Amino acid sequence: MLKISQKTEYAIRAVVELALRAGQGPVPAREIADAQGIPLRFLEQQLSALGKSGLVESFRGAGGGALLAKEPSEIRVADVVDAIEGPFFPMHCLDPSDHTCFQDSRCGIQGLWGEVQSAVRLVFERMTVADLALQHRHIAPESAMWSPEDLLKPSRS
Amino acid sequence: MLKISQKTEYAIRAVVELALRAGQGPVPAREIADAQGIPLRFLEQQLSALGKSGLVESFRGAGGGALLAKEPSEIRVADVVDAIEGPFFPMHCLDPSDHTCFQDSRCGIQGLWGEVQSAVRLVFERMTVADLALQHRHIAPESAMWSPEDLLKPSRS
DNA sequence: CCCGAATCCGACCTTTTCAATAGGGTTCCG
DNA sequence: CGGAACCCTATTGAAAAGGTCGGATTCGGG
Repeated sequence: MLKISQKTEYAIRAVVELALRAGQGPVPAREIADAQGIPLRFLEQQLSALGKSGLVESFRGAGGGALLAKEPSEIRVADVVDAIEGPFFPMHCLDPSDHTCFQDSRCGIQGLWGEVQSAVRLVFERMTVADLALQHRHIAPESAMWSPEDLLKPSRS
Repeated sequence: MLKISQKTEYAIRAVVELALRAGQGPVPAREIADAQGIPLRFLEQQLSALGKSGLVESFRGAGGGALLAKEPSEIRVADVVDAIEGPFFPMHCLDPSDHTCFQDSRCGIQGLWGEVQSAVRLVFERMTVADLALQHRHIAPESAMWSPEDLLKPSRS
């Protein structure tokens, strides 16, 4: 319950990786996948979704890859989440297009779920990719953020 | 992603129903199920979980049923959620007993999920069953909260 | 012009989780 | 004793999550 999907985690990591390499030309999905430990073919799908939402731009063919379409500080986590997951409703009765329970507000519990929704949205809206990238750089300036083997390598170009 | 489970919704509705009938002796699961439109056998399981966490007391045999073990104002939504779902971690890396990613905080994104967790917990901790019951009574003083047929019946004892 | 690097697209598959159902046992009141 | 009620465990069916695959397209460099 209330689990964040792996898809979303991967997408955010990808975008952070792109932020860290901003201004260095297109980054191939392959490199993002390696750096962040994401299955390549799976990552491609999320990258495609990010592209369709206009968050990243991508170039095909040799020398191609992806880069951020906006400044990292202009991309909120909420934008990434929306691109990957679509509109977020913690309970179906909050979804205007759902008619399983009537939402003429006879249900007192609906308000509770509404508060959950707002609370989560607020977190997603006030944090940007730039914030995450900065935090990451601060914590792990030289190595990739999670991969155990990376800790053994002397450095990384 | 980030969906609240039906189990939890049912459990909360059940507890609210019990709050509305507090002081009227044990309420059979059957009646809760009817009033709230919950499959009986399914409800029983949640009621059992609530019992094990000490939120409701139950009595077997004829004339038996369930009643709240504490004042509605003493039961937070968080207590119900914990009883049904166990500890809540929106991402596995927040779980101290999980070692899929190391949580030596090399990962900058972990902080984001932590904020989501806190935000949701806060909502659950500051709202009590009494609040929900009050809200419900205020909105739908005479009928059950959601069942369409109930709107057609003249009243309910 | 061709080869290899890379994205793009949609179908497929496997595992897990969710929601619900089922069977059978136990306890208690009258 | 009989029926009302809870109690416990297992099973099922459907859906979603997580990942894989084949192949098409597009580009740059030799």
